Amino acid sequence: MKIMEVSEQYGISSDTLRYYERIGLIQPVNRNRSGIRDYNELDLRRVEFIKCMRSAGLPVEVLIEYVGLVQKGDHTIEARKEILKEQREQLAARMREMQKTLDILDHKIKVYENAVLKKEKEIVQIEDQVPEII
Amino acid sequence: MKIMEVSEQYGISSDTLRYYERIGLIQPVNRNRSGIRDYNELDLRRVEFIKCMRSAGLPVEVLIEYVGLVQKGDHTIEARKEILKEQREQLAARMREMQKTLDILDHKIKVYENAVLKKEKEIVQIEDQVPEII
DNA sequence: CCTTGACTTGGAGTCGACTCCAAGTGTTAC
DNA sequence: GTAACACTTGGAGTCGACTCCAAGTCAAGG
Repeated sequence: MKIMEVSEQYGISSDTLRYYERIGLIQPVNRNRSGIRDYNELDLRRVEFIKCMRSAGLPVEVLIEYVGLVQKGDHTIEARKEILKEQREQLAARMREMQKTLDILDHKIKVYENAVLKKEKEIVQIEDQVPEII
Repeated sequence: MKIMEVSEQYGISSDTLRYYERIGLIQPVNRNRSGIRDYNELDLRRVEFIKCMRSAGLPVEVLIEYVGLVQKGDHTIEARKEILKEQREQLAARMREMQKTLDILDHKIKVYENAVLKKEKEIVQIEDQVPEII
């Protein structure tokens, strides 16, 4: 599979795919006789994994370290596990933050919906209005 | 409350607080006679709101627009509601992505844990194979 | 009175993560 | 065979969001 096809299939620009390879985020992809990248099954799974991790905000630097350990073989399994556990916790923490924000947004949207309803009914009463923060 | 105290209370550098005010992300804060910012209750709640929204990744640009609408008065309520709804959906979508990644991380961590266990078992087996020395 | 230190401003610099570009080679379509 | 296009490389440019800096003002302590 050529880089352009991979790019289309995963929604990652070929510039980015080459960039990922350059910085060691994706293991070197096989080339054909003319030096053109030819992604195999394994390469595609790697691309998908990286795409997934990046979409959740795992830093490129950490992923480079992880990929490097994978290439070094089985004796790095423990270290890899620790990286994943650390990142898992940070991700969960970010999600908790986001859940808080989501709750606040939902609350504010409800307040605005009430405000609009009141306006429509033309029964806006000062004492019923929730004081606005922002 | 002075900028340094606000900075400490919310974990936002005073540089960032001034930056937020400059770009219109936070409404202009009152100053004392010598021109120094003096944050009141309302200012603090605004800072907290922005901190919360930013921590969830809402873009500065969108928040500027929102804050601008708030300043324009009640006739912008509908528009504000739409912004919040849009951002709420995008946030929920990001969280769904992250949940997928979290699941994959959990799975991989489990796999690594098994791998480590197996290795230990193998070592035990090897140890078992070692001929007894009395 | 002088130093220390927090504050002010506008503007420049940094950082992570791409994204684009120029120059050159290879491949395909007519 | 030649135009059009995909690929290569290294390096420069961009973007969002800060973060730092220089130069200056001002209030309080010794």
